[in-house]
Amino acid sequence: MDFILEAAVRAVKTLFATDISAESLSLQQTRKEFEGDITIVVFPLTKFSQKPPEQTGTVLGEFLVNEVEAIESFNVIKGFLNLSLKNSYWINVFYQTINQPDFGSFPSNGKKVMVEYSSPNTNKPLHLGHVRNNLLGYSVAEILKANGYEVIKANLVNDRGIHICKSMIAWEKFGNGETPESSGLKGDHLVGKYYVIFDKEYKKQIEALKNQGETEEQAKKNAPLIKEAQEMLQKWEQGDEHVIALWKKMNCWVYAGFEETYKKLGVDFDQYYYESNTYLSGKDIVEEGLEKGVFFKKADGSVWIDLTAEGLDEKLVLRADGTSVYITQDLGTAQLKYNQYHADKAINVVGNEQDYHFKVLFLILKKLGRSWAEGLYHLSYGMVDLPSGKMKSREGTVVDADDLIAEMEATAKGQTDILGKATDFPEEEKQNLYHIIGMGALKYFLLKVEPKKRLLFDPNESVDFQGHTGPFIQYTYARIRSVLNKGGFKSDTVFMPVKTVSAVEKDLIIQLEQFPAFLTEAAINYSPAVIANYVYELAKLYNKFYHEESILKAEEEMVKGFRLQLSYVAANSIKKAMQMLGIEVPERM
RNA sequence: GCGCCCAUAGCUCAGCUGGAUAGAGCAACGGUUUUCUAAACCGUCGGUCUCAGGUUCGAAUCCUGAUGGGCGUACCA
Repeated sequence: MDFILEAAVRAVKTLFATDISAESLSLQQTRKEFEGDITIVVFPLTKFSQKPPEQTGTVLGEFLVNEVEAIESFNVIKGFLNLSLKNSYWINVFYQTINQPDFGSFPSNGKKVMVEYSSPNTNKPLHLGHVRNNLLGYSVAEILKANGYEVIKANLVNDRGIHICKSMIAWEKFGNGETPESSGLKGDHLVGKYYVIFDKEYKKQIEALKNQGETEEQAKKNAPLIKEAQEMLQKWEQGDEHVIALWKKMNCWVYAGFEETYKKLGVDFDQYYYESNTYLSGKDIVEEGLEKGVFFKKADGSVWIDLTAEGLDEKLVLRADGTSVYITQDLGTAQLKYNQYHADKAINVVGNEQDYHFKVLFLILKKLGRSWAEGLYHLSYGMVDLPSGKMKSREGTVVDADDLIAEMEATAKGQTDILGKATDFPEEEKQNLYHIIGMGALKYFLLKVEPKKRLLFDPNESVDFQGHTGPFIQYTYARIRSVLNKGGFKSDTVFMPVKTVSAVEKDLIIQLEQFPAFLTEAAINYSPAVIANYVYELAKLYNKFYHEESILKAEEEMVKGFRLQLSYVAANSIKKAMQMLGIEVPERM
C-alpha cells in the first residue's frame, strides 16, 4: 500500500502546498459497511487544506483517482476518504505475491535467536502451567524461524536442589525399591508421587512438633525429614557416591517421562542445559562486578547490587557463605549461552511471577557492560487458573499434562464418532486424527490468548471443537484438501488468469495479502495469539467463500482454475500459520 | 507500605502506532443439506468498554487518580 501513501503525500504537496511524511498519514482497511477497500483518515489534513473534512477528502480523492492507476473510485463520508481499488489490482496481487511458493515466510535475516522454554524441575510431572510454557516457547521459536531467524531452542533443566532431594528421601524411606517398571508408573509420575509423600509426612512431623509446644516456624525448621533433605543436598554437593547414584537413577526416570510428554506435545529442543552443571557459574561475574564497582560487599561477606536509583531494591547476588543464589546462576548461564552461540537475541519463556527477577537480571548485565544484554527478553506469561483458583501441586489441584492430553484425545474421538467422520479410516489414521484434533483444540485454546494475560481453564468443561477453535481451522484445511483432490489440482498446473473476482474472492485475497504483516507483528510482540487470531479470520473467510461460490462447478474453466489456486494458497497459508502454533492439520477429517 | 500486570456482551476472548455505529466464538432462539465434508454457512438477541477526571476535531486505546483482582518485594528457585 506504499504507493497510495506516496501518492497521498504528493497530493498534499500539490494541493495544499505542504510537505508531510508518509508516517503521518494513516491507512486502514475500509469497514465492511462502507464501500471501498482502503481508507485514508483526512482529519489531520484539514489544517493544511483549510477546508472542512468532506471537501478535503473530495479534492484528495479526485487527485488520487487521476494519479494512481490502481484506484478505481472513491467516496467521502465525514472525514473518511474511502478508495476502491480496481479488480485488476487485486488480481495482480494474487498472482504476483500471494500465489508464490515462498509466500508466508521470510528469507534468512542472518540473525540468531535463542528461545529458552520448558525448563522443568525434575521432582514432579508436567502440569497445565508447563503446557502453556512449552506451547508458547515452541510457537515463538517457529514464528521467529518464519521471520528469517536462525533459532536455537534451549531447555534449562532444574535437576538439582532441595526439591529433588525431597523426592529422593521419600523414595528411600517409603519406596521399597519401587521403580517405573515394577509400578507401571511413568517415571516423572513416580518421582512426583514421592514428592507428595514427602510433603505429607513432613506436615505430620510439623504437627507432632507443634503439639510438643514448638511454633510453626520452629517445627518447619526442626522436622527430621527436612533436615535429612538438607543433609542430602549437602552430600550431593560433596559428591557423595550413594546420593549421586540415587539422584542419577531418579532423574533418569523423570527424563524418560518428560521425553514422552514432550513428544506428545510435539515440542523439541536443540540444546539442553542442566543446573547441576551451571549452578556454580556466575561467581566469576560477581568478582567482576565487585572489581567494576557495580556490586558491593557487606560486612558479613554477602555481595549486593544497589538498584534503588532505578526504583528497585538492593538485591543479593552472592550469599555470605559464598554460595550462589538464583540470580548468580542466571548471570552465569546468560553468559554461557552468549559465549556458546553469540545470539542476537535470547528469550526466556518464564511465568510472570518472575518479572522482577528478570528485570534485575537484565539490568545487572547492562550495568556490567554486556552489549548483548539489549537483546535479552523475558517472555512473561500469566498463570493458568482453575475456577477454584490457582493450581497447587501439593494440594492435588493441578491438571496433569499427560492426563489432559489423554482426555483431549478421548474427546476428539467422541466428537468424531458422533459426527460419523472417520468411520472408514484405517485404524492408524484414526488414532492419529484423534491426536491431531485433540491437541489442536488444546493448543489453540491456550495460544489464542495474549501471553501476558492469565488464562482460565475449567476441567469440567471440555475444550470446544466448534467456532473459534483449533478443530474449526483444521476442518477448513481438510475441506480445502478435499476439494483440491476432487478437482485434480496440481500445484504446477498453469491456469489462465482471471479478469475479475467476486466480493468474497477479493476479501480473501486481501486477507491473504496481510499474512506477512501479521507474521512480522507476531515476531515483534513474541505473540502466537496474533497468528492464532489471524488464521481464524482467514479460515472463517474461506468458509464463507466456500459456501458462496462453487469451485468445481464454476461457470468457466478459467474461474474454476482460479478458485482452485485460491483454495490452494489459502490451505498453504493455514498450514504454515498452524505450524507456527505447533498445530498439525489433517488431510481429511 | 512500595513495585509490576490485568479489567471490553451472561461466559471465553479480539480490538494494530488514538479514527466511522466497539467485534468474534460459546450459550439462547430461528433458518440453510437432491449441489465441492453441516466440526460449516446465514440471521436474531446481547455493551454505561470497572469508575472519575484530563489531553484531542476525535479515547476501549494516551495521561492522572480511584476501585476490584493477580503477582512480586527471600542469604527459595
